[in-house]
Amino acid sequence: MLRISEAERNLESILGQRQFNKKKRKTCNDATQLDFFKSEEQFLNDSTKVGNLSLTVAPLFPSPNSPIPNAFIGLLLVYKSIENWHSSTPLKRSPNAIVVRDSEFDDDDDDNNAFKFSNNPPLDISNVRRNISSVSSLLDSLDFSFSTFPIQCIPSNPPIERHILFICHSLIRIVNRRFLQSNKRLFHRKAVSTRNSPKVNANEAKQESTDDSPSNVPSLLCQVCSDKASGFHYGVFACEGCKGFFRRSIQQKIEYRECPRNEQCLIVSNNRNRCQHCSLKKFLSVGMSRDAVRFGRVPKREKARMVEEMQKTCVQSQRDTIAVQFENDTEALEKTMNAFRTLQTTIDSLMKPSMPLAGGCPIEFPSYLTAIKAVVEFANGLPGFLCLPQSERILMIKSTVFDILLLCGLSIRSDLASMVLPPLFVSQLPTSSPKTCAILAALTLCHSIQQPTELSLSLSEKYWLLLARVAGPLSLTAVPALLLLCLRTFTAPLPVRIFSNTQTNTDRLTRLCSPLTITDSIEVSSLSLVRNSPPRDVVTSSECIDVVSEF
Amino acid sequence: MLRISEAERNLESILGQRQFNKKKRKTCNDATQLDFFKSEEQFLNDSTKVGNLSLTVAPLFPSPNSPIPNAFIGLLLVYKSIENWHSSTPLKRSPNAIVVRDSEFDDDDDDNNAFKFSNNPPLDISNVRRNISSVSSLLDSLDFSFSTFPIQCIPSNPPIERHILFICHSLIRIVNRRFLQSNKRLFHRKAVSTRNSPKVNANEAKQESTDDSPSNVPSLLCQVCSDKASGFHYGVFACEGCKGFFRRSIQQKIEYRECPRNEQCLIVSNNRNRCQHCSLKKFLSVGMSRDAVRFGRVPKREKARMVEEMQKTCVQSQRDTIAVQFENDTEALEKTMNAFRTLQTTIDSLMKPSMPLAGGCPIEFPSYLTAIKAVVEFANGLPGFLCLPQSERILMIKSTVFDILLLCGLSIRSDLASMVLPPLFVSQLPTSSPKTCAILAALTLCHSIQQPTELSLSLSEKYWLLLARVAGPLSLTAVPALLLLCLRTFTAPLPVRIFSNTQTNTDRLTRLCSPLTITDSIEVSSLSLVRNSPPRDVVTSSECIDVVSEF
DNA sequence: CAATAAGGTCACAAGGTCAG
DNA sequence: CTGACCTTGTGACCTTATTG
Ligand SMILES: [Zn+2]
Ligand SMILES: [Zn+2]
Ligand SMILES: [Zn+2]
Ligand SMILES: [Zn+2]
Repeated sequence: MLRISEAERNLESILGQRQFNKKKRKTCNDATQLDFFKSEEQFLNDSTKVGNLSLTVAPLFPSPNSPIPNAFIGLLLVYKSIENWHSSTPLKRSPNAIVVRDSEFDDDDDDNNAFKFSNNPPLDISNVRRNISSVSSLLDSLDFSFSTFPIQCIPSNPPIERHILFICHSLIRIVNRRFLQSNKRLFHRKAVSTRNSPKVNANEAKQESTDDSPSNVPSLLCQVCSDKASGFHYGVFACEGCKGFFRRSIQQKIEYRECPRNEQCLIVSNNRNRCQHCSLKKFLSVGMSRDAVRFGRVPKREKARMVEEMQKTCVQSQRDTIAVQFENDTEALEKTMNAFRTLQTTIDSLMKPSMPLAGGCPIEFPSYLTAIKAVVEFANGLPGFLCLPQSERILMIKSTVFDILLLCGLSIRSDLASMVLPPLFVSQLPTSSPKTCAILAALTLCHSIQQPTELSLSLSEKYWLLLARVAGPLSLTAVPALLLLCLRTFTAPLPVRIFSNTQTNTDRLTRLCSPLTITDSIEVSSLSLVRNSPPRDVVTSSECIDVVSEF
Repeated sequence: MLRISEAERNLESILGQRQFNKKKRKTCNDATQLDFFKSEEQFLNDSTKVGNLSLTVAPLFPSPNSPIPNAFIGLLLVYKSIENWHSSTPLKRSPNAIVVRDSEFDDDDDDNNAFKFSNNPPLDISNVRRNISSVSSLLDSLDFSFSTFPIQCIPSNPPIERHILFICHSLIRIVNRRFLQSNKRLFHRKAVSTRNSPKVNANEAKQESTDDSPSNVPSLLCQVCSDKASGFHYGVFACEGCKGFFRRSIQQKIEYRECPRNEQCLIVSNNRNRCQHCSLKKFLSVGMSRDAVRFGRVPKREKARMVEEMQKTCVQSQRDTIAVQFENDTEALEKTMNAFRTLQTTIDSLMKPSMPLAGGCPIEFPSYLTAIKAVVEFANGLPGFLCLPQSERILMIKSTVFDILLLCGLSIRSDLASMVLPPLFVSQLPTSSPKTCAILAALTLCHSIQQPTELSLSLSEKYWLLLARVAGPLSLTAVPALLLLCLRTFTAPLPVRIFSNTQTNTDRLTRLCSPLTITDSIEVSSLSLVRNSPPRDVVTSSECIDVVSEF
């Protein structure tokens, strides 16, 4: 993996030099290409393993004003040269071994179960090289004013050999990063222009302060119910509600009546009033006590220690909260689908009615903010998402807005998909299965960040399980997972969640994924369950703007 | 209580004489028994109240090399003679008065609600006397090479009358003290032999200095609330809080409202804010006054004198602190259980997944340090434990680490327990009752040291009361406590103990316990694990290491 | 001066209040 | 009964005053 990024830097530097030193292009070009392939060879020597996460380079919604067709074609060339070779390559692995195991992504792992492609006919590197070179020259003519990332990765089936993956990956990253650089100013200007009223400015300043602090101090959640803590009360960080309840408890020495659920209630902010007995139990278990009161100013040293200490218990309680939200599969699925449906509706209204192949991005610029807001709404509507710390949420949304938009767009317009995607995938499109599609979008979001925390892993695990349950083990085979993976890949080289191909595990999976039926009545009720007053720490639209301004 | 210890001294002197003047045994025996019972009669005259915390003498796992069966039987005789009488005594209290109130434990309390045993048939004192006498002779033949205290006190239900409690208590103390004396050399030798490396010596020396300093100069505690004093304010050593409160009091001439608890509030750092009236009263009682203000630097001589003077109040105030922490049973229990739960989690993760009967210690060597650290954490998390002086804390932990580990292990793995323990106890295992188990662990720790100070006695008393309260009288019967006792015994560092009453378990136990012996190699590695900045008043892992190195 | 205590300051928590 | 908001008290840390 180290080598990939190294090669990537090389490639990047090539392109950078090309842009700023046009005279030296030829020499530089050769030298750097040499470098590049040396790295790649190292890469290949280093590992003959095959990544399951195969990528396909696919162009995406170019801005209507840019000379996209050329770049598009250039990238397609690379794609084709790889795809052609690939389709001529015989498959070496058994058909049922489609989904790959976790271990194959660990660098140090022995590849007992990895697919060996060593006997494959060699890829015509010179062909790829030629194409990359032509892409390189195209990149120079490109002004990178896409309104989204120019390239997306799409999973291919069967998987491509790892060195091809490597090339694609490098290319994609370079192009997209270049795109980011070129458009930073653009987006920044735009973002500023919408913020010229003093009101918005004040709002934004406040937002940023609360935005920064939680990354350092994780916004101090109530240790009992995971609501927003109002301070350090009776020895623990607690919200106003918990504080009040505990105060009444100790003042009036109330004996609450027995718990009807065997004292097993999980206490989270939504349901903390449901069982007083368990509430009090939880208070005591986290160490709330009249003896633990601390008055006055907080000693600086102690504060740091407390926050650190809280980190641990906080994760646990948040994981509980997540668990509660996924206790009922049907409900969780319903909520996920609802969120996605809302997103779909918004995006559908924003998309141009018909998008010809070379017609550029289906969403026009002024609508983009709306689209991004819709994605944020979608994210906040996902069960469990608000349990993640704000900084993480922002990171996730930032790195996947466009992936989600794409997924959403394709799910609405299969005609579009068939134009954008290689025909190979169209038949496997998740359009036909809205459930799968919604969960995939959720997974795209949650399984996206580069250094996943315990919490985010826990959440994405829930979605994986949901996917397994909803779509059944059969649909857990290649396509949806690979689709997700490719969506993800280009944001990060994450280790991937995987299902083993062994017989026993398949059985277990089958049993695990008992069919799940959804009743429409849930839909209504769950919608009405939306909280009237949104919690303070939801990603707000001003942060949406932030998302945009960072690009 | 004074009389108890007096009588105890008498008894002890009997036994002492017996040991050293065997010729005079007969005469001495008679004379001293007379003395003994005279004291007892005084004791009975003094108070007819019934202690609820009744004790049962239980024999324990003797060393294989000692003529235990005799001593065992002898102690059982005492036990039986008391028990028989006791079971023939009709219960005078109503069945619903099972849980005992705090007030019944206060010496000065009027026993309105105490159980009256005055009308009970008298205990056949001569029978007890005979048995004690036979025990006495048995004691002589005993070499007292137990590896733990041979007798423990266990609460019984219904409570035994106080004079029996008195007898048992005396016996227990005598036997245990004798045990200590006999084994002192043994333990000492062990300790010395493992400390010959200079590194360890240095460590140990440092340890002792920090060990002494807090007990001699407890870094100046507030004379009002026992918090850390910030200096000499208004004539007394006081903390910042008390200083501020007093300043406000005299500045604003505030009239605080009446105390709701009849001006009896104990003022310690935790609860000093609860009753302003009593706070102010205490301020004045310790001599705080505006007239006592003193500016400028303090002459060293005067300071030394003041420190010395302060010393006296220290024990009292620490006991107050302990008392406050046990004021609320529920909270104290919660904290205890929390600490134990944390320990369980750690130990659970350290234990080998499956431990065959002959598989040896379930925790492997490298994990042992972690386990010991966990025990230290557990101890520090127990309410009241940190009120004990550091030296005592270390002693306690040292002598019970493995007991606690075992108890914890058995509480996690009942399958293990059923193999290790005699069938008699398995059914009463505390696995099913986490509360009992946690308190037992706390008791194992706190009731362990050989020469308990006033403070440590006060603490273990609190835990006995907690146990009585929590588990109820029914579970306060002998068995769970016996379990505890056996746990203690067979983890001891010496060669394996044997359950004399069951044939089957003997060799199992032998195999189980042997790997528990710890090699000296721990010493080296453990030293590197010392925390970088341990808080001064917590038993640190370097002391853990000390624990290990002593075995 | 240095050391140290009185006194001031203000971030912060306990406890009260009352509409929901 | 709940919990957002308010009032009051608290105490860590600071400045200022006093003494050897
Ligand atoms: Zn709360
Ligand atoms: Zn409950
Ligand atoms: Zn004080
Ligand atoms: Zn009072």
